[in-house]
Amino acid sequence: MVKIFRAKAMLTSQRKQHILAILQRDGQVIAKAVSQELALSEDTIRRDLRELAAEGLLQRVHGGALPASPAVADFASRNHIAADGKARIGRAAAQMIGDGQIAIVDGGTTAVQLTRQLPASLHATIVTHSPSVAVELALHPHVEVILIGGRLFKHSVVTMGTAALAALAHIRADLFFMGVTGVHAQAGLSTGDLEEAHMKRALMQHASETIVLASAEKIGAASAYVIAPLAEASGIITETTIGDAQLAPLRGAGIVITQV
Amino acid sequence: MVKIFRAKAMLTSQRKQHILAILQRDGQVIAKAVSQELALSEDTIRRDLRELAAEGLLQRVHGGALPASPAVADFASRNHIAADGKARIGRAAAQMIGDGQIAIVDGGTTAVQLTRQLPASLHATIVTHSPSVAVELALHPHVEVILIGGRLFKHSVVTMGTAALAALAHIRADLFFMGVTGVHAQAGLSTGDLEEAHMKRALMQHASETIVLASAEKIGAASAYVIAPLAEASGIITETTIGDAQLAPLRGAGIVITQV
DNA sequence: AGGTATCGTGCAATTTCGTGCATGGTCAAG
DNA sequence: CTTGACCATGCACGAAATTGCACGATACCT
Repeated sequence: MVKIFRAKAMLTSQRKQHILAILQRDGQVIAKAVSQELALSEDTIRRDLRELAAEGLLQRVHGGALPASPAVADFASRNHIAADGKARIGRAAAQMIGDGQIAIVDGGTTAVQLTRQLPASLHATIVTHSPSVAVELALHPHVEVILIGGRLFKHSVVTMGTAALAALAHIRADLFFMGVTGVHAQAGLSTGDLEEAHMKRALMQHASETIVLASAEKIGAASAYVIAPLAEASGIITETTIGDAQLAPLRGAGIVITQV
Repeated sequence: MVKIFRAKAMLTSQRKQHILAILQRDGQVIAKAVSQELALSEDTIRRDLRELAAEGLLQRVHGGALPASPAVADFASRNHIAADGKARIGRAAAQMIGDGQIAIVDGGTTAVQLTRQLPASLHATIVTHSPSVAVELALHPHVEVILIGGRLFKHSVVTMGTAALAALAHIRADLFFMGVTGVHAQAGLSTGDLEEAHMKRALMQHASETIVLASAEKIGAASAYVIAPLAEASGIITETTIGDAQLAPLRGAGIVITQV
């Protein structure tokens, strides 16, 4: 038996993990450097990069790869953002918006994360009843921002009331990214304020699809006021920390559950 | 500001992000400076700038580039300029609002200062078309906030357009605190954007009294678009650094000039 | 008006990319 | 044990991208 002096054989999937680790650590991957480090041809690395890009785990660029997040940030803050669950949810949501689409964005911290991670090159229209979201988006070079006016509900920092409903009447959106405080198989989607529940339901009715943004603690919870049954949403974006046991009751409602 | 640059490979797309980061930080990009910092030819940088400009992410100018949307650099830098004077103006304006009154607050940095200095005990209604003002006021314990919705004009971070005018139709306020970029005896009150001028005029018409908030550099200046003649305002709040020689032409229009 | 800096374009050298194909290894059915 | 399917890998080659340089045109400054 000949002893192998080369580094221990590395399975393909291990190598891909290694590439992702480099990406996490450095914020970049250079195909040539990896091929030298692992003593493999650049072809192999390029193939890996291509496949990882196809899975959406990174963004392929000439010479190597960058994080999938199109967010403009220095490495340090990007790593910090990547660690935060709400930011990951926001990023996943941001990537669902395509050029030319009209999306309604709810209030809340997750929604603000969403706006921060919209690609700078995106040309879309964002409708929101959250002044915080509007202020964030004022920095974006291309998105058109429509602010729903009305009486400000200070607790959530969003506008509500009849004026808001009236302003909404003229709007028909492709997507609605909704924040909730409870996602429960029987109780459905719920929140802690009655008027807020009405407002969210109205927003749902003015969008073709509703995507629920639910960080880990919301899954399986139910709040006082019901917005709508689970089945009326098209998708839920939540965290990977949620076990399948908790998600199982939510399936079967025809909802796409995305974990990030 | 001194950047330690490791001689580490930089992918093309990263370089573009770097350029955008410089733009965000400094409000400008100088092609030559970037080429030296990154040890690349100016040609390469100019090519990048051209491509970024084609994507609409910046505005190409001779020698470098500027933000595509003037909102970015503007709002950030304006926040630091003459903070003292604007804060004093804001405080004086805040003290003019009495319990039970309804006041319209314009956009701009001075207006944000106003909201920060509203007494915590004040019970009043604030109407605004600035999401920044709304976010500030969400922290106030007693003021009712009405947000005028509409299309967001990013440069000033206020809503405008027909939707905003429609929302305004139902409102009758006691006071309107207006920001301007020019206060001139003959040219009157003016600002740098046509639609903004229309919006401000509409706001004036929905308030019994209009108080102009004009920091020192605005006095005696005239911008491209006229909002209204001087006499249609009830008062002006400006700084004590303004000499009487500059104020003299403004008197006689029946306006109360307050210096703080 | 003249000088200087910057710009855009064409071109060549180099690097990187994608694809087709050959090689070697693993695994399971025969 | 053999054979064939399958897969990962490396190599070859043409295509595409990136970069720096040259050159004439243009814009800015004094």
